[in-house]
Amino acid sequence: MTPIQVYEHLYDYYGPQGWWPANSPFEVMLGAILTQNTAWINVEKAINNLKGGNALSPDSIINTSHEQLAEWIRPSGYFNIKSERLQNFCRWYLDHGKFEALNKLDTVSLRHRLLEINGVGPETADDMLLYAFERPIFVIDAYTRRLFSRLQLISGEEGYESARQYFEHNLSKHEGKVTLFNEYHALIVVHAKDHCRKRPICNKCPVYDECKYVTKMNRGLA
DNA sequence: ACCCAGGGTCATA
DNA sequence: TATGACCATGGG
Repeated sequence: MTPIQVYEHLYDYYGPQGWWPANSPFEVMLGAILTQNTAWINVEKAINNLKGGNALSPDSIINTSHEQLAEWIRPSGYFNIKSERLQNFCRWYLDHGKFEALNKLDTVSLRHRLLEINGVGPETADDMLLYAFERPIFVIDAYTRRLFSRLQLISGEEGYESARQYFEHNLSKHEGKVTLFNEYHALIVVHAKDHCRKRPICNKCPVYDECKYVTKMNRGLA
């Protein structure tokens, strides 16, 4: 099974996902920070609170008090840390000329800039690069590692950069990488949510071996 | 009642 | 480099 075959199975089963759910690149970036180790449903509540407070802009987020901001984003968890991270990020965003100026940077430079922000690690930076700046960067998360190590395509123990290079190298010849990487990461997340609790068994499973493994794990048989 | 969610930072060895 | 502690709400 090759990475592109896994993708085709997932795509055939779930269809296009059309990520990222947001109305602007800036909103994508806020969401990327808010969703760190957090269910997306709770991020939606936080973003709705920001909209209700007319605080969905870098200026308003910086001008809002830490306490007020923390209260708005409370449903997304880690609200004190994330309040700090959002203001930190917004300061960086304005200092670098917002989306228009940032988007003129090449992908490697932009990635380094993003990683300099306190509160933005490799996965969050890659979410931003792929879904806000539409650069051909493959996002690695815990679901990706789990799925592909169970399919025995990667070890699951390698570092973030090594895992990312594996996918970008193996999909390097594909046309339209931005669209492919966009849908691929979304499909991996959707598949994980679909099978971990809701439907651990299904005979139409796009990667049936993985389904069986999850089922055994949940029952303590593996 | 327990487990985990679309992670990252910091202190320590 | 590599663990461990910490952050915290909400749904299954």
